[in-house]
Amino acid sequence: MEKTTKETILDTAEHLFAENGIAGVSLRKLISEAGVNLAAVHYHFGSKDGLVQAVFRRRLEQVNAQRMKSLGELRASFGTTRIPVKDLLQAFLTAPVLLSKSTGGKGRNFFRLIARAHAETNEVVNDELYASLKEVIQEFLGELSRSLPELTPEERAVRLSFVAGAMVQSVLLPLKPKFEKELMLKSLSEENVLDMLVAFCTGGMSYQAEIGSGGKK
Amino acid sequence: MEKTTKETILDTAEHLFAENGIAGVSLRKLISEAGVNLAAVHYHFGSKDGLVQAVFRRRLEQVNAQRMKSLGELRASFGTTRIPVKDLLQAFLTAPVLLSKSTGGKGRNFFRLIARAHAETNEVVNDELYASLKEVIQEFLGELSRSLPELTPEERAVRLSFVAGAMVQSVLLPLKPKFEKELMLKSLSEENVLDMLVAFCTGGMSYQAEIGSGGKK
DNA sequence: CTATCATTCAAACGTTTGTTTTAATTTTAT
DNA sequence: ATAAAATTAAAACAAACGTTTGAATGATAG
Repeated sequence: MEKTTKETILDTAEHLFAENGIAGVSLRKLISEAGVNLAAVHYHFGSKDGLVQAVFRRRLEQVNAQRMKSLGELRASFGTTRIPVKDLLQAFLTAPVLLSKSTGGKGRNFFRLIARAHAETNEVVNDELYASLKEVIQEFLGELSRSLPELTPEERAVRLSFVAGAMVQSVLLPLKPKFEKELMLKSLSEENVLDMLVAFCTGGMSYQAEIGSGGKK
Repeated sequence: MEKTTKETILDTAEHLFAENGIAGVSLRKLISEAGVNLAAVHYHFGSKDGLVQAVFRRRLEQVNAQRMKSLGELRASFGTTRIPVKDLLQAFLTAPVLLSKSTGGKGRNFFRLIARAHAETNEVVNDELYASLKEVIQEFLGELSRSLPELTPEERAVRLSFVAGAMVQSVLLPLKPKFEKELMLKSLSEENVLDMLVAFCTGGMSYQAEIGSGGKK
């Protein structure tokens, strides 16, 4: 059974968007790589925006459903006990980072795509990102308020955004060839990156400035 | 004394690039906002790429010179003693975050621009970023190897990239209106963001996973 | 004043962009 | 087998893009 034209377009778009960003991919480059006709894009998706939306929606739903599932398992496992920060972050970060594994290892396009979504200016992408992420943010922040009651709600929210930033950078930076060489990041597996990411974010989330040293150095 | 056409173009470009990304700003939008002639861009900068290069170079040099200066002061102050991680990160993060203050508070365009530089696909931008950042990365990683000898060089490099990611997100995320509302990030001053950023990154950099819990949970 | 240089201006150039159109083809259902 | 629907194909469209041109204007120096 062959891959349908629609799927071919989606997969090729995902690959090219992840590598070059949305603005960096024209429909003509896309169809040339995919081996389909130009009009097929508009037939199946209505417009380039429609294609963008479809590409991102497919993975974002998957990622955030997985995050909610992992959070549910943690809640069932810990009951009324505080869930450790590390476990929460693991649940938050594993889904996007290891997405390529769970989909049969079609490559690392998926994770890169999710990371792109966070760094994109495109309005369609940001709308999709927000819609799919809204519930996840609420639930994780709610759980973090139990695990880290010593922080203010504002501080928890900001730090969670730092977590997202670190995640994004972990996959976008290796796309920049010169930095990859400079920092020797090329030989990192996704599991390695995930472990380092969870460790870093756990430390960052849990960090408590020593009281009394609030003044000057 | 009036602002020259060249300066007007640079300032307007900086503002628009920071807000919309490079690909999202056409030269015609730019000159319309700046109130100059279209050909003036090519007269003064040769091409759009030339303009992009000029816009980023101006600030990147400033930021990284400031970083090196702060690092030098720390070295002079601590001598052969290990510089605390927090101080190193403060030196690394203060310059970009507080850039707008040091230039007379023309707005927060500058920091946003630096953050954009990290998230951009544009090749010219990445070349500029790399050229200006290469020495800084080497020096800070070298100093971090003394402050955090228990980490591998690879791990230090990856964590430093996480730091950059958190920094980028801290300024790019508030540009997304829906997330700003959801996370209640709008009323944060640059000093607040800097403090939270340094705290988070210090925790992340210094975090040491307890040995023996390396297996399953 | 005048010659020279730097700068600004309006207009047009050739490409590339996303999109639409109309016809040909393939698939599906009766 | 045939009618209907879904899909693919080739071509053209209008708009926007970065860029170039050549004349007009401004400032500067001899």
